[in-house]
Amino acid sequence: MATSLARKPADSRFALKRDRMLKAAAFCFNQKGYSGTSLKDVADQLGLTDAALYYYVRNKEELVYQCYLRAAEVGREALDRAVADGGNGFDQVRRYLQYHIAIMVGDRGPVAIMSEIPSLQAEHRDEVLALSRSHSTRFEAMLERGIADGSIAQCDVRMTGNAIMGALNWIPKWFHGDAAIAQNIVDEFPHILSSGLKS
Amino acid sequence: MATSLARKPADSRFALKRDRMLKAAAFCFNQKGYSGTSLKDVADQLGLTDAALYYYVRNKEELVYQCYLRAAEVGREALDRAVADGGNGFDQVRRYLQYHIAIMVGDRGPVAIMSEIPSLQAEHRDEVLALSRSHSTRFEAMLERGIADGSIAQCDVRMTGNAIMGALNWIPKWFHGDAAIAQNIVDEFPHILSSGLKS
DNA sequence: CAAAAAATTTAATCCAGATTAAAATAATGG
DNA sequence: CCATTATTTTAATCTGGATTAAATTTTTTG
Repeated sequence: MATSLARKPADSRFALKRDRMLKAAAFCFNQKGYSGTSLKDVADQLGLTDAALYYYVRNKEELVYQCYLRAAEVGREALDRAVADGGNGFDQVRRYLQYHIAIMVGDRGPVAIMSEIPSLQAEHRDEVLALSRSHSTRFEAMLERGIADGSIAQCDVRMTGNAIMGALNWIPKWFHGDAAIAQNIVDEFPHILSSGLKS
Repeated sequence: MATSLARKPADSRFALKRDRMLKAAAFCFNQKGYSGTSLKDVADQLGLTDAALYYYVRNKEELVYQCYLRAAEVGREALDRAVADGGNGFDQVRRYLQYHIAIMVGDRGPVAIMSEIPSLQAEHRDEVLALSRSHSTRFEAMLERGIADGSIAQCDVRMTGNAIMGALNWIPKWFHGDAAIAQNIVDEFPHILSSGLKS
């Protein structure tokens, strides 16, 4: 009867099932929206009863919260790797896009789109917002480095960041699980966003 | 006691109030998400009671539906104008972006993000999906014209369309009503998306 | 101004879907 | 095997917000 919070992280069976649940939830939320997905929808995907989800999560709000934490983690990972790779600002941006997209469309996905942050409870909302802002800030800093080192054209980093993040965030809305298309996205997106349309 | 459906379009007082309602609803939905916004939230913005909304709309589902129709109309208008302006493919894309963004961040906005299409009732869902697909198709055709006339670099038009639409769709998520920033978006976005980051 | 129509409110009802408690089943370790 | 703990289900309850009907106020019109 242990609550999810009291559980040891070392308990890998639990962690694995919980992770599958979060993926199923992210999938539903992205497809059907938050209100459109009942706990039963999520449970059905796992071959469980809605009530069973409460073994892993306190309530629906926490389910969303956990999905968002997972999404934030994925983004941070991609950013970390890109920074670790070094190179000029432009290269880093490009690699970040590749990493983030590859994770999203790969077996770590689907990743939840953070559309419902405002309906999280105060502490959760603040935490997720902080993570989200931190991500944006780090990405803008990456753009600025690129401008400084001459690899990225002069631009409004805030706007540019918003534009690129929007394109990225929208991916889970239209992509569902075809490996061929996944590769296509990983190939094309970084190019489109970094080089634009002009011939 | 006339229902909204039986009403003449010529009744401009009704149409005006209804339009204000749709804007308020779009604002709420974009900010707080669908589930996060109650009819009371929307009504409060208008200085009305939740029940009063039922004079303009059959139910909450139809409120969303109408918001989406409005959003689709805005997109179509921008596309129409850009096509009418003529020029090569690249110019048309750029103008379309300017028009669409200008409308979204201007006094026609806010425009609802179509995140909840799946929770619409079947006929409404089909209609909105058709509009949405038509818009994508037309935009992709515009890209193809640009590739054909040499103004746009060779690219996967489906992916490119998705990327640009994502960036566009995400705008109402982070922009709220500051005129200075609005101008900034109109100026920067078309450039970012059409020319990319490379210096 | 008075009647009719339009717009809104008040005060219920109603219900899908979240939540809970207790019971049942499955897994695990000695 | 048994005992204990982990996991899931069954069967309720509970509830926020949607919805409705009737009454009230506001606006229009002849």
